[in-house]
Amino acid sequence: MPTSTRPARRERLHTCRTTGTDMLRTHTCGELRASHAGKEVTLCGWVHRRRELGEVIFIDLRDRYGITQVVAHAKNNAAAHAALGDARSEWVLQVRGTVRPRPEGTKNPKLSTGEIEIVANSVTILNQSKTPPFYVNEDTEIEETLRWKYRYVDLRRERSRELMRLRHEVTNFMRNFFVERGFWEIETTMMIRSDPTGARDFVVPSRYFPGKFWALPQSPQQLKQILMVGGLDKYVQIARCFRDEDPRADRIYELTQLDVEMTFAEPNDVMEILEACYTAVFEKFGKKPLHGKPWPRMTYDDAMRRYGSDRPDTRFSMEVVDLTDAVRGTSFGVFKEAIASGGAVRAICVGGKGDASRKDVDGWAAIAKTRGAKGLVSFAFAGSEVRSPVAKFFTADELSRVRSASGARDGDLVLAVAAEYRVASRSIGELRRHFGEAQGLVDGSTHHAMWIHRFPMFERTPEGDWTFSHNPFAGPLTDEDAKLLYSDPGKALSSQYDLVIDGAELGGGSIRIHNRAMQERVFEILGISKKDAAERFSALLDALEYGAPPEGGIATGMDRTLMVLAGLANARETIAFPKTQTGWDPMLEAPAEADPKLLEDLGLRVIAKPKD
RNA sequence: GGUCCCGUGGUGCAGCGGCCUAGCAUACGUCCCUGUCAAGGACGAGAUCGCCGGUUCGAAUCCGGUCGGGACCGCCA
Repeated sequence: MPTSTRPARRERLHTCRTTGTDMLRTHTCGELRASHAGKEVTLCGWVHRRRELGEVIFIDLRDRYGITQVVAHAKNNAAAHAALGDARSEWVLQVRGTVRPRPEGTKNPKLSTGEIEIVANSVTILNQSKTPPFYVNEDTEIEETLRWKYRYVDLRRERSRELMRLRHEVTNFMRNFFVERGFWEIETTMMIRSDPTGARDFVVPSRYFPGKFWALPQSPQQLKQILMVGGLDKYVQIARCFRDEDPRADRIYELTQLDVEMTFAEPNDVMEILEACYTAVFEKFGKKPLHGKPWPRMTYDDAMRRYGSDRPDTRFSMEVVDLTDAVRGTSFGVFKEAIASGGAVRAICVGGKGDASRKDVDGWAAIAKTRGAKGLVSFAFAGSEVRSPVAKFFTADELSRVRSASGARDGDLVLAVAAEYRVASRSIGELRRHFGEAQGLVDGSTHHAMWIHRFPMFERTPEGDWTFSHNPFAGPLTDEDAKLLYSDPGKALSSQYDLVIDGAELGGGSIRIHNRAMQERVFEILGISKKDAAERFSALLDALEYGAPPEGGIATGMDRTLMVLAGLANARETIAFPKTQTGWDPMLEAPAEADPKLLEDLGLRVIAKPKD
């Protein structure tokens, strides 16, 4: 047939379906086996691949459940053969046909349906598709903006589909886990009063109250506490939270929390139930075993001392060492001054890096500086030699103490930061994290889960004010700590506990303050006056006066949990409709300007011109 | 607000002052092909190298700016 007289492929009609009442499919593309041989079936799906050999055409038909091979021979069924010949990648087909065991030698062990194929009797093209913007049938890296713009195509890819499946299954498992243990899932309101304590709020203008705004919750924290005051005893929610802060690889605007709250609970009650839940989740859905059961509990002090972090990655050792005593008498000005003002010299020993160049050390110094270090000092040990830019300020005795305190062997490099204890520790901790990756020290064969507890209730800001280390509602750990709120708040320990897996902070919680006077005292320490507190937290503070029970809970980040479970480098892939790092949604092209009439109703006028 | 990295046919990469009339793979189109399964074969179409400006005899390549993306700092109770 001359091509010029044939209608274009797109215009040719096979059996073109519009609407109907009969069943569209009898089976999915993942379920047919040799035992179905001889059955008349109808499948629907997308054209995954097409192999045209002339008189015979094979099509891999794909849906969420799997892939099934469809075959048509020109001699046996010209219409079906022609339809399959016209079909292209991602066209949507309905195939009616007979299940047939594949001829010997043509079975495909790579497919769960590889024992059989469908001999097409009739093929209906349910819809056509433009050539997709990227591959659906290959797992290649595609620029994210393009994936998000065409997310409906991207979601058909195995990688994306399996992540959606994982998210669904984990979420569902967690929900059931708590529901089975007597927790009620209660939805909390999404339009609340703005509370400028934490992150920047996303804000929703009110039409009935022009000039006033709701805020989207950064978390249901106050609401879940109020639910406990309401006597509902045990609450769970897979809760959406909104934070208008600059996104990062592990931070998105809309995060999802597993949010749990329990009445009459001690820290141990919360930790035990969460540990049980996460252990089950990681054993059921993780790719690697969990190391250490029950989970180790490490104090915040130990975490800072040994790992220079409140979320230590214990999958490798290289622990932080303290050189303060070893160099206490040094004439090296930077160290001397740091120690004199109550600071510390903190260090790590990097194996085999004794030959590091000045440039290497400068690069590591830059990493240390991101955590507040002013500089980084190196000591390279080789035989009896010590190579260091500052060697002349140290006596042989001091240098040998540095070596023994750090456990350096021949060819090792000791990197040290002198500063206020926490700054020095965090700087070295960040370097430790870097070397763990860079030197391949991380044991990637297991997950390391742990609890960090015994946090201080307050930390000093650089300005010298107090800020809370968890949230302003976390109660003191013991009665002693409660007393310290009035005498020496800096020494008070919090009931807070953090859940850390593989060096990622997946969540945290505490036992809440359930007494108005104590809550107000905490606000006072934080520099929030009674009047301000009464205005900003009126509901919660009032509730504390109406029989608020002791209670506590925890919230964990679902997105980060999924990242760790699936071994992902960023959280965007774990959600169905991600945005870019600047918060732009390439699919919906949002945010966008609002209708001027709507703005008028809301009593709003746009002052800043949007960027073009 | 800041630092760093990246923008080359639809997609993923290479090229990093003249050998570029921009290369490779794949996708796409037409044709051939009766057992393929990442089918195979033949032919073909498709990119002013994100954008603007500068340096140079000459710029995809160097410089500045800008836009977009990513990683990070600030920020994230």
